[in-house]
Amino acid sequence: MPFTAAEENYIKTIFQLQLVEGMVSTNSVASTLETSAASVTDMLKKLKLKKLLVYEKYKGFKLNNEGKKAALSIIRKHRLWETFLVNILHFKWDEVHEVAEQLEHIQSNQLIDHLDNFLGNPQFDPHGDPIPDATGKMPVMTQINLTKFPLHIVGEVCSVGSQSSDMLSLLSHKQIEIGSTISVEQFFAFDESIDVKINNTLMVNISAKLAQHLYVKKLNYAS
Amino acid sequence: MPFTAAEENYIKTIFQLQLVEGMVSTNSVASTLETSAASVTDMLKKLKLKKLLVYEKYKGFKLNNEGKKAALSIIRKHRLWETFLVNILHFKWDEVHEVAEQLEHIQSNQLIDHLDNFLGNPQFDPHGDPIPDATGKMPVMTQINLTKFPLHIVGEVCSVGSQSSDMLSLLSHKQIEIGSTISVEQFFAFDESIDVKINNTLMVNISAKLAQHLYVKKLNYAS
DNA sequence: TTAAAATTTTAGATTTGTCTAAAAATATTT
DNA sequence: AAATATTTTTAGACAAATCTAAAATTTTAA
Repeated sequence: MPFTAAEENYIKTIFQLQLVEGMVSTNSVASTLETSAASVTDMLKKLKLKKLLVYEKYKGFKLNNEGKKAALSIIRKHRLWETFLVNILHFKWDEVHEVAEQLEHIQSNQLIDHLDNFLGNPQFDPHGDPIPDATGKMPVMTQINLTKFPLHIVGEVCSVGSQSSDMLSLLSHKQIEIGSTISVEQFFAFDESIDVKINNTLMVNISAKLAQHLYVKKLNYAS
Repeated sequence: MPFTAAEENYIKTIFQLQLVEGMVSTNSVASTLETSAASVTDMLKKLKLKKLLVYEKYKGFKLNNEGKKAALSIIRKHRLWETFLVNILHFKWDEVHEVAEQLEHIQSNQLIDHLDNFLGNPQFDPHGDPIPDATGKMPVMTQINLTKFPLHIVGEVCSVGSQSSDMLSLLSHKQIEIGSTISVEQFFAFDESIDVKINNTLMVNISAKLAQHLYVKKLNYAS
């Protein structure tokens, strides 16, 4: 059962809306996709016919398991392509969305599996968002080591991997504490140190050793 | 002026037909695209309106310069994607066509330019067909050194780069002469020797040095 | 050179995805 | 709780790309 590009766009949008809202409304989909409410209603009928969602007139709707499975497969494709565009073709991370929106509709499991392998089965895309695997499982982004945190993404310091007073005093000297927001701005290959921005203002340098002991979780979702 | 996927498929098909026929007929396009003659007529009107072809009712048609430019851009995309699929994602060369048919319709010059660079600005695709550059210029495949000839493609030996009797006696020992058909079947990295098939039957091994002196041109086109 | 055959075009219908305008249902407010 | 506002759905239309069947044109051949 392949889907059209239009169907896939609706499926993906509904999935993302129901993550935060639970139940989804016609208008919210319409404004996200920048289309009319009437068009959304039309598409809902088709998707209901294909047994992808639970929907009753005037009552709101949400994807069922089949629909969620489809959505995860599309999101997988989108995020793998974004990873390809940034890591391999050296697009800037804010230039990839439009192209990935097209690439995600290419129909070929073989293509996606090969791409996944070529990229080294990445767990997170360049925006820091988790990439579902072929079975639809998403790695939960609880916390991730600062050394593996994507560039220019704002996260929150959520744990420190050691309680040594030497380390804690260094942290306070750099004005870093649990709950601080942090983003990695630059990586220096020579000594593997990184420049990070704390609380959106202060720029400090962090050694590789310190970074290895800081765990961060992503804050605001994008893409 | 972006084209729809359907328009692009017609443009590409007409281009390839007019290369051999000069003038193109409705039926030839219909059978190539496995559609009805009526559909072709409909599309011809649209393409004429967009000033891509010279067409008068019942008289046959062909792409004008604008149309050829469009066709070359599509062929460029198709062949670059095929190169990517085979060289980078390790598809077999006979598995790529269907996927490349989809990928060629992705709209992004930036994407194609980056892909071209990433692949090292290849001149020929895995089938041995020439890849147009960004301005639409195609390298003419006159003859190409055997060491650069694509795998599993049948070519014709068209010149030998030396007249030394040592070399010519070696060639006749291996039953290779001007006009023999030849295809490269395997490359051995250790000594850079290659196994080739001569006249579709005899398999012989050729040293790197000998291969460097053999020039071959591709025989039968495939896409 | 006219009759038959083949090709091409037109006419009218269908599917997909979209739209606007109006009607129906639900929600909000006084 | 009635009036008003908002949301959602329906009705009818349109553009793109396709189809079949019939008409128009060109080609072939008797």
